[in-house]
Amino acid sequence: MSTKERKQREFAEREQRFLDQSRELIRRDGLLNLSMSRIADECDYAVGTLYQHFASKEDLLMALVTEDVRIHAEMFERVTRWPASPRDRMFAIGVADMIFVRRHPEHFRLAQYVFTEVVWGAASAARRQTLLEANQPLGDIVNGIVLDAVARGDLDLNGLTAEEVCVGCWSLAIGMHNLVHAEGMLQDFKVRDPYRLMCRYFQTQLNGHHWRPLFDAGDDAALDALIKRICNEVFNDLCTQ
Amino acid sequence: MSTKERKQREFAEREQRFLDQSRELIRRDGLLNLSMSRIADECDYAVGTLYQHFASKEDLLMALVTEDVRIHAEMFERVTRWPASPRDRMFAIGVADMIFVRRHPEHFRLAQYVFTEVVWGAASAARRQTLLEANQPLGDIVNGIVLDAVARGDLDLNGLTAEEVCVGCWSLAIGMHNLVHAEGMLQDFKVRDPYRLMCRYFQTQLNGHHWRPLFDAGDDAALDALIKRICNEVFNDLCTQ
DNA sequence: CTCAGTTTTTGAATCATATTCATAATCCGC
DNA sequence: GCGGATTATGAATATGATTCAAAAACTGAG
Repeated sequence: MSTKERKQREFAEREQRFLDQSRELIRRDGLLNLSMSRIADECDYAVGTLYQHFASKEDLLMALVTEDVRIHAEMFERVTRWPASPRDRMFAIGVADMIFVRRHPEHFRLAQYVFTEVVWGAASAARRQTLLEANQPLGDIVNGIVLDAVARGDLDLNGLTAEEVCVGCWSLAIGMHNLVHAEGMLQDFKVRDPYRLMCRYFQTQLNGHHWRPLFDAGDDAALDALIKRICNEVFNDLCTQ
Repeated sequence: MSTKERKQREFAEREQRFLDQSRELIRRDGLLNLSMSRIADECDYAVGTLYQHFASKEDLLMALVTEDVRIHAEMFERVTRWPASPRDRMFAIGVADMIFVRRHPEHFRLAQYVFTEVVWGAASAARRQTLLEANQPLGDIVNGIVLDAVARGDLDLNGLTAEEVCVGCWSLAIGMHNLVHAEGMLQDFKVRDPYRLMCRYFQTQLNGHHWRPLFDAGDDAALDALIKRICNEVFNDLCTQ
């Protein structure tokens, strides 16, 4: 049945069109002014058609976040394929985050909104499920790196669970994304490059866990060199700067 | 003119009533179902009256966050009055955060929403201004502790600005609040007490800055003792557990 | 190619709320 | 008790999400 397949493909293509156009509209007019009828209009479809793809506006936003999360996970997967010490791979996770956000500046704003009770509750259960599934690898990959380090004897959990180690890094990253994207928050703080700072704190935190080999977080040249190396060896095509 | 003063007081009281009732409604039905007409109804006023106090729903939400931030700042001020080493005071900031969130579980959810472009853009400029002003002391106090440590010779900034040190702690705290309040995020992670973990990472990060005296973050007994001490000496009336 | 049945698309109608504003009520000083 | 100012009211308006009955497009058998 090629007909059925063609239809499915066309349906998927139309969905993509809606998603892309939604991103464009958010970029242009802000999340605040995104409206379902405008999305439909711009794609030359009726609103009803849009609703065949997304149960609600929140559903659509969640689909956008899910797309981003998949890209994010793909970046993390590259890290797992990178032949380096667990410590460097863990650091590379931080670098991945930094690069990801530079390429998807709207993502954390959107994600922050989507994981809010307000939006979470208004999206369809299926969509929530899909998002959580897309998210899963992110945690698994980071967890795997920690376990790897433990197995190699580079890291002693010292009473923590591997997950707790992950959560420490994760907090740092999410916190920084939030500060950067919270309106008016960082404006009169003397913070030069928040994401480079985040990378530095990543190293500080790993040192705090006595994760070997230790790294001198104050050594700017070494930090920049490592970031650069990771950009080249792991994210070559994604590093514009 | 006592009449004028009375009127002002009554106006302020009514505003407080609206705010309190809004909190109650959010607690009961969730942010999602908060509606201006319901708030007015429950307070036995017409919607129009509600709008004399708040330019918009977003404005009202921002007012709620501002109230919380003031309480938060009051807690930080207690820390500045606590006679202890800068390092312990810095740690006490983390503890303050933990206690604050336990007492105001909705705050970070709400704040997260309010600092979103969506809401930020829809609130009145005056309200935004007030919120930023209420926020100011939070940054100033933490910054002051860092500068104090530097002055005493307990901390070498090592190329960072004082603000950057603050931002490190801040990221950690905000990140953890976000994870804890992001629906479905931490659910299947083996994380026991996220806020205690945050406190531990606070110590780890301060160690990472070589902020003297160092503290063994893996020493659970010492960590719990210090937290307990801070609860007793600084936040005695606020620590239920 | 045609037609009945099925699926898909459409957009006007519905619904829910935020917000406004003309009118009514209240207050104030005299 | 009065006239003018201030404040409260809630019906009317506006916006935008969502629904759904009707129209259009498609399907496959004859």
